[in-house]
Amino acid sequence: MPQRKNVSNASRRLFSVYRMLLSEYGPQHWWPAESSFEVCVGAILTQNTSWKNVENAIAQLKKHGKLSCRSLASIPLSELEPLIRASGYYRQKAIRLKKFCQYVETRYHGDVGKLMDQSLDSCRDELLSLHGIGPETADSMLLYAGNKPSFVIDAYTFRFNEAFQLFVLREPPGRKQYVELKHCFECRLPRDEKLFNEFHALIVMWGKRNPKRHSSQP
DNA sequence: ACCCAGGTGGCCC
DNA sequence: GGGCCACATGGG
Repeated sequence: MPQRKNVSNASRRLFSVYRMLLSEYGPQHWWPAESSFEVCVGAILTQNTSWKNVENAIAQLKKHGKLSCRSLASIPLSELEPLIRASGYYRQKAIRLKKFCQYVETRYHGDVGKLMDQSLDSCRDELLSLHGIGPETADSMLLYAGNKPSFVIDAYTFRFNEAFQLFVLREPPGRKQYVELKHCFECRLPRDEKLFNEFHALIVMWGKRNPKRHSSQP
């Protein structure tokens, strides 16, 4: 019963926290990319990696004229790896990125928009079936490349949830906790991709402005 | 010299 | 089905 009250308070507080972030930071206009395809590339490269490093990697791809689905679908791994080296885990990510592009190239003629041209659930299942695309990467692609209302849960979202004491999670850290927190957000907000987009972008902005301290400060 | 970053899949029990 | 672990660079 106290649990239920917490959840209720949290849902009521959700909007007010959102409005607070919005007035504090202003609209974010996410994702920082020039195309939906570039969003997908960034989503894969930023796995457990700071965005700054990903920017370098994407800049390298652009500089060498390789930032297209067709190029990346056929580029040799030995050529791709050094280009994305700055993003870390570059051997794994080279494989993941290339496989993703090969898939989109052969199945959708390199058009991410076509992949996204079906129901949210279908897209999500399809993305999750690809090697190296887990829940967060899939949700980022759905929301920011496909304009679909799929709330993105990432390290910032978990930290944000704790800092503002929004939802008490029962599941232990892991895949199930991801699903749990995602459900918390999605079922208490209108299913609006613009809102999901802006809210998560603001959470990331908040996360960057409030970095985790490792021994001092609350 | 640490610790951390917009995760994921492969093992092992 | 859960608990570890490798993966790797760049910045504080």
